[in-house]
Amino acid sequence: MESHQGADLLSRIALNDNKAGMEGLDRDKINKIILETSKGSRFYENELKKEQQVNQRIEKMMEQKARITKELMKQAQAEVDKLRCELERSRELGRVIVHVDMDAFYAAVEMRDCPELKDKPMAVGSMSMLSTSNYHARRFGVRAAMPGFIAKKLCPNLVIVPTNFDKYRAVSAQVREIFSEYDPHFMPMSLDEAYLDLSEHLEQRKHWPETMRTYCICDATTENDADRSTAEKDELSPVLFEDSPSSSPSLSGADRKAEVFGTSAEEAVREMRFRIQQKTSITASAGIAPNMMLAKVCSDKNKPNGQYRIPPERQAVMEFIKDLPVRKVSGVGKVTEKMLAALGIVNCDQLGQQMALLSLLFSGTSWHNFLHISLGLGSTCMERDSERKSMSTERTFGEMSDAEEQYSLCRDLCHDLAQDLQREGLKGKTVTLKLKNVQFEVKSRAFTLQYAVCTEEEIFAAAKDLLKVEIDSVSPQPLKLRLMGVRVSGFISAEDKKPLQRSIMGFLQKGGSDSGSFTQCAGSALKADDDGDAASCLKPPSTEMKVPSVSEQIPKPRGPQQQSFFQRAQMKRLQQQQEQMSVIVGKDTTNNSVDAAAAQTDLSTTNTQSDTTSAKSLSTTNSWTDATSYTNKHAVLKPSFKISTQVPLCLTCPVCNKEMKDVNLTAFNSHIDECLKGSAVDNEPTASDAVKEQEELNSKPPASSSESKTLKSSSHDPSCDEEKPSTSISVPVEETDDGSDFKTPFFAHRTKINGKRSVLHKKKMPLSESSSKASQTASLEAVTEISSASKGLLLMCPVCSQPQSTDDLALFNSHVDMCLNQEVLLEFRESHPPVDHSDSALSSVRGQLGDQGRVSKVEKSKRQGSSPLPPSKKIKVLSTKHTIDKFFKGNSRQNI
DNA sequence: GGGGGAAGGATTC
DNA sequence: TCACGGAATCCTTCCCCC
Repeated sequence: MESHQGADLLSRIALNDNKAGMEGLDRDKINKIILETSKGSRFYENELKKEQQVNQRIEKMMEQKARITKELMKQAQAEVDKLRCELERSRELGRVIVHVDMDAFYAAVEMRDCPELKDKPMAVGSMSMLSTSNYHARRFGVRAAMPGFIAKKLCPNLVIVPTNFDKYRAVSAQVREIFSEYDPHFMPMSLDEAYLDLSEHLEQRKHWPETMRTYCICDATTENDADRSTAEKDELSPVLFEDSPSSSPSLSGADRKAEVFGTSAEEAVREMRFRIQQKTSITASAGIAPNMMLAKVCSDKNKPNGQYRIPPERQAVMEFIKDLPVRKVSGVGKVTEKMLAALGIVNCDQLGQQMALLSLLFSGTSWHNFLHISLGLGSTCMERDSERKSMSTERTFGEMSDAEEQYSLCRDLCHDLAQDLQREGLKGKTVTLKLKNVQFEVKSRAFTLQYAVCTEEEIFAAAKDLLKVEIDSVSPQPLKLRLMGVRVSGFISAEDKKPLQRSIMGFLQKGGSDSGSFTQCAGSALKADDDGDAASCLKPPSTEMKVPSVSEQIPKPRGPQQQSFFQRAQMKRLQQQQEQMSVIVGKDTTNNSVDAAAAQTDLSTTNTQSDTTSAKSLSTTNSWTDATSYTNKHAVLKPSFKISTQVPLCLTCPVCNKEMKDVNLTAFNSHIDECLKGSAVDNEPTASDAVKEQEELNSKPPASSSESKTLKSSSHDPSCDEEKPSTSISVPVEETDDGSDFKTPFFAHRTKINGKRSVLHKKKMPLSESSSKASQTASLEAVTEISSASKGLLLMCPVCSQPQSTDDLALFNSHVDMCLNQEVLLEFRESHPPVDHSDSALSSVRGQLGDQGRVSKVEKSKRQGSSPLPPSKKIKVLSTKHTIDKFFKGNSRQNI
C-alpha cells in the first residue's frame, strides 16, 4: 500500500476539479503544490489516516466481491432486473424541474460591487478557508473549500475578499423574488441555488400574450442599483446560449430596449435568468429536466451563464446519463467515487451494468440509489417546507487546552445556540457535543434528555457534562481542542408542544408547593412556544423549577454494559444515598434504593411525554435497577421525598387514582405496576382531567418547607455527586410553600467572565484570584446543605468540604467538577490495580479494565470503548450482516 | 428481528 | 509566517432492549 500512498492521498487532498471552470488544468502541477504545502501538517496526517481507512473499506469490499459466486450474481441480477422494470414503469417524465445555480455567487457579488476585481483572480473567504472563487482563480486551481494559504501558493496574485453574508442574502432575496413568480413553492437549497417546478407556469404561459413575456432592458436597468451604469450592465450582460431557437433577443425596437421570450421551458428559464441578471447583474445557470437529480446535473453542464435541457423522453435521459461520471451526481462524493472506481465503475452506464454486483456489496439504501442514478431517475416532487431536524453551532480556534476555557466556550456556544433555537421557537431533546482535537480527530457525544430544551442553562447543563467526561477521559493530560460545537436535535413536534401536558409527576404531587412546580416545569419548557415569546425561555423562573442537568437525570435505564463507568459509579452512589434515605423515611425502601435516588434526581421524566407514553414507560421492566419498574417508582418516590418526615406515607396511585395510606414504597410501586398492566392505556385521563386533578392535588396541604429542604439536603449526599458533579450546582431549588421565595436557579446567577461571550481571546481569572471575591450566592443550599433561607454564605465544595471563596459560579462549578472527578478516579484506583497513564488516562484505564468483571463489559461496547483513545476513528467496513447476508436472507437465498 | 439511541462518517453548499 | 470552515442531513454501524 505504501507504494500507492501518494496516489491514494491525491484522491483525498488533491485538487477536486469537479467544478465548472476547472477543466483542462495541469492537475499534476497543482497537486504537487497542494501536496507540498500540506505535507507534514496535522491535517495532512489525519487525511492520510482517513484515506487508509477508506482503502481498508475497499479491501473489505473486494474480499466480499471475491466470495460472490456466479449463482449469487445470477440471483442478484434477477432481483435488480425486477426492480429496474418496476422503476421503469413508474418513470415520470411529465414534470419540468429546473435547477438554478448562481455562478460563483459570492465572488460574483463581490466583483459586481468592486469592478476592479473583475479581471483579477479572486476568492471569497479567508486564509483559512475559501468559500468560492471566480473563474480567473479557477484557472489556477483555486476553488471553494480550499484553504486560502494553499490558494495563495497556487496563485500568488489571488485577491481574497472576506465574506459579507448580509450582502449575499440581499441579492439572494432579489433572486428568490423572481423565482417565486415562476414557482411560488420553489425550493431554495442555499443562498445561490434553488429547484423550481415549472410545470404549472408553463401551462399558463402557453396562453400568455407576448406582452407578458416581454422584458424591457430599460426597466431592468431601473431595477438595478443606481450607482451602476447601464454600460456596466451591458458589459456584464449574459451571452445567452446560442443554440436555442429563440436565444437571439427579439428586439421590440431598434435600440434593443426589450426582449420577447417564448413559451417553451427553455424560453421561460432563459427569461428567468435574464431577469436575474438584469436585476442583480449576476449571472445564473440552469438545468431543465424531468427530475431533480437530472436538473442538478444539467445546471452544471453549461456553467457559467448557460442552461441545458434534457428533453422529457426516456431515450434522451438515458443518452445523457450514459457517459455521465458518477461523481457528477449529487450525493456521490469522493469516497463513493473511489469505492466505485475500485469496482471499475466510473460513469453511470457502468453503474447500471454493475448493479447486480453493487446490490451484493452495498446496503439496500445505497444500491437502490445507484439504480435510480443509473436509470436517470430522481425526485419529481419537491418536498415543501421540510422541517428542520437539528440546529447547531460550532467554532474552530487555535489550540485550547485549558478546561476552564473549554467550559467557558461551551457555555458561549450554548448561549448562541439557545438564541438561535428560541428565535425559531424550537426545543430539542438531544444535546450533542462535537469536539475536534488538534489532530483533527472529530468525535461527538450525545445525550438525550427526557424533555425538550432551548435555554442556555438547559443546553449547557447537558453539554458541560458531556464535555466533562471527555476532559476527564484524558486526564491528567489536557484535552487539546481545535473545535467545539453544540447541537440540539430531536425537536419536539408541534403536537408535543401543546401546553398542559400531563405528567405523572403532576398526578403524584400532594404537596401544594411542589405540585405546582412540576407542572410549571413541564409547562415552562413549553411557554416560549406557546406565546411565541422567545425571551420567556430565559426569564428567571419565578414559579418554575430549575431544569435538572444531565447529571441530575438518570440516564434512560439500559443495561449496565451500556452505562459508562461514570454512570455506573453514579448509580452506586445513588444506591448509597437511598440507603441513607431509608433511614430518614423510616420505611422499608430497600427495594427502591436506586429508584428513590433516581426520583430525587430525575425530575422531569414525563414532562414532555404523553400519558400514553408515560404509561408505556411505566410498565417497562428494567434490568438496570433490578427492580420491576424504574420510571414509575421514580415518579412515585419523588413525593416520598417531599413527605419524608411525614409518617405515615400517603400516596396516590397515578393510574387508578386510589389514595393509599401508610403504604411502603415497594408495595406502592407494585400496586402501580399492577394498575399499569391492567389499564395503563385505558385509563388515560384527558387533558382537562389532568388539570382538574392537578388543581385538586394543589389544594391539598403542602409539605412544609423545612421538611422539603431537610429532605433535599439529606438526600443530597455530596458523595453522590461524585459521578454527577453538576448536580451539586444545578440541582433545583424549589420554591417555598407560598411560592414567594423561589430560589433562583444556580445558573441564573452565573456571570459572564469579563462580561464577554467570546472565549477565544478571553483571559480567565484564576481561581485563587477570584477567591477574594465575595461568596454570597443563593441556591447554595443545594450544594452545601445549608438551609434554603440562608443567604450570603460561603461557597462550600460538597466534595472536598473546603470553602471556595468565589462568587463566580462557573469557577465554583469547575472546582466541584474537578473534585468530583478526582474522587471518582480515587475510587476507581482503589478498586483496580495501578494503571499506566503514560498513554492516555481513559484508554489505559479501559485497557486495564478489559479483563475485569463488570467494567469489562463497558470495554465490550464499541462506543464506550472507542473513546477517546486509541483514536476513535473506526474503519467502516461493509458489514455482511447488512449487505450480502441481509440481502439473501431477505430473499430466501443461500448464504455465501 | 425491529426499534431506537449513540457515534462516526459522507456529502452538500 | 502560521494556516484546512460551518451547518445540516442522511446513512451506517453498533449496541441494548423488547
